[in-house]
Amino acid sequence: MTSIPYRYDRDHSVGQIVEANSDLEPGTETDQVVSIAGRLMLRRVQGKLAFGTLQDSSGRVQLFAPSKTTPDFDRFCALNLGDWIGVKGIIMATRRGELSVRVDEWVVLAETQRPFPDKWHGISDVDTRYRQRYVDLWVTPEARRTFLLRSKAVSLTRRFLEDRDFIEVETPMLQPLPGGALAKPFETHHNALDIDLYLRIAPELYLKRLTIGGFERVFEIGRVFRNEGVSTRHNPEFTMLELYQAYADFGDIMELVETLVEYLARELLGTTIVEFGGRELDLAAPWRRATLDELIAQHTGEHVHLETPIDELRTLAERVGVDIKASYGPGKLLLEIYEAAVEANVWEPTFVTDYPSEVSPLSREHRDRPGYTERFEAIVAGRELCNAFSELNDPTEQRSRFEDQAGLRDAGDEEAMVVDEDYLRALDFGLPPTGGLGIGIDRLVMLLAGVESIRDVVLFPTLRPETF
RNA sequence: GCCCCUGUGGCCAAGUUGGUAAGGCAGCGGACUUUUAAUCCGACGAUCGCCGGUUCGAGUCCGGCCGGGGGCACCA
Repeated sequence: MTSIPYRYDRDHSVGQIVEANSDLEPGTETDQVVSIAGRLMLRRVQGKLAFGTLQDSSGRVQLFAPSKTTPDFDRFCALNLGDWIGVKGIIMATRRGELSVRVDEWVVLAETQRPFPDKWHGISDVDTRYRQRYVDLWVTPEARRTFLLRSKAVSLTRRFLEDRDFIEVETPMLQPLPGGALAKPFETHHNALDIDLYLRIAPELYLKRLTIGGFERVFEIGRVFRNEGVSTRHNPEFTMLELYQAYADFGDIMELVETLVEYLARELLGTTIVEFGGRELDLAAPWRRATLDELIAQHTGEHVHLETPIDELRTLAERVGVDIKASYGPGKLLLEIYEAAVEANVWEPTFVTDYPSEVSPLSREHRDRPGYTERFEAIVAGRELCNAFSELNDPTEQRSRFEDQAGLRDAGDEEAMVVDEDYLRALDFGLPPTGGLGIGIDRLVMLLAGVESIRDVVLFPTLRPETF
């Protein structure tokens, strides 16, 4: 057993070498000595001469190892695919012109005890890709690319918001009352305090407390947890960006969203045109604005609204396949009709505005449409990208909305909200006019990366544990 | 939770109307000083997800269970 060093002095990344030597003539040997490190991904031994392919986080480069000059040549040839090694030697190009690093010194940094997957086909079993992401990242270039893109997208989002004077904050993930969204929470227990706590389903109510506290522009990028099914669009834990901007309304937030998404697309992809599900999509601002009622009319031919007799709403809901429950009021019926008949058919980025108050317990009443709120969702490629509104800041109205929710909860709706007395007390101190936004980062990345399953943008998606 | 599809050696992957498990990569042994998924030769490696059933005979058919994928429902 050879001794494995505790550190390795690397002076170049593979990417730096590739970039700086793109024009090397075939057969050249430079006098530049570099040391690099990474995983041995391919190997071609030809008797007295061996070639390898070394990969690090920046790329791949060929290793050139003649028996005459390579120390421990036989041992070098016996390396396993997947072994980590450090290599020092000159930069050169082979007779065929392949940029290489000659192996003048080398050292094993870690041995692999398990064989890597087929070097050409990679892993086809998606289960293995998700469970053994550490392998997937080496053998599936698109996976690596997608997660790099995700990292940059989050970083650019932070820069975008900080440039606009937003500050990043962190609020509780363990909450005594789950609030800020309509969803089933995970429950847990704190032993020392002997209290039940919930993993947050949204940071919303805490962030608005901060606006009340005088932080005029706040955002949080963090994990939220919802105890629901998994699908190509849902993972039980996912990353949410929420932001609150004092003195702004939902119109300001719309501009912010379309500007942000266009910015991300240009920075990450160099274009606003993305391909998704084999279809093109233009993310360039400005995006279309349309009210929920207008879209229902466009897609069903029926001009309905909150004042439409409820029997007519029920008839239309039934026609588009809604499973109607007795508790559904007109607002819920409109939302259900929209979701059944419209949402999946909206392709180009669209701000769907003016949701009924009945289904928007935290949104402020619309300034000139009674019964509706100043809320919008952005729909892109038939999927919801974000949810935003002019924040409800009237404590009395908020209490009555909470109580309506509590009523639904008592009637058996596990996703309905509970009354949050502390939040109501905070509102009593005055929340200025505020625009708020929640964006699912995972879905945003799916859009930018052009992948159709959330598991391809979550490094370790939730799966049933393996049995060993 | 419901429906459909799927599960073959470490990885990829054939397997037709049920007849007793191709091939490739990796690993092992050998040849080879400019390869590019190197090539060539050799030996090895599989209770075909698990349990049960039908049959003279099951990877192939049937039932149940487990894992995974997709769709529906729910949500972002």
